[in-house]
Amino acid sequence: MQLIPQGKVACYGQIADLAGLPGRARLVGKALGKVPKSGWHGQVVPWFRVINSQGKISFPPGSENFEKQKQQLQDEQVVVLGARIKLKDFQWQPDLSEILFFLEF
DNA sequence: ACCTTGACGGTTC
DNA sequence: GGAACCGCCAAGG
Repeated sequence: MQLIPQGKVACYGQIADLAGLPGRARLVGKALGKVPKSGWHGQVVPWFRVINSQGKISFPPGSENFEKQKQQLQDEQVVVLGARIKLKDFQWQPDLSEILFFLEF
């Protein structure tokens, strides 16, 4: 299973698509909210690398969650101005070779 | 069974 | 960019 690489971000819709649930981005957000800090299956879930399609952090600016997410992203070199992140530079785009490498034939 | 609530998204103006 | 609108759907009241 692959996770979003550090230093990169993905949007809710993108994750929904990868999960075979096109158009159900909200469901992804809701699901992330239920993930314990410790993660599931002994895997830590990098929820902070998921933002909305407008390239913004989806928490009210100034809220505790907002600040925590912003900080963790910045800790891994992702540039965050206000709530905005330049998807053009930081959005995760798995390339073909990477997909083929992880695919079980 | 009905209504509300979301860590959303695409379209349009 | 930004705001209004509408579509989406699982959970919980």
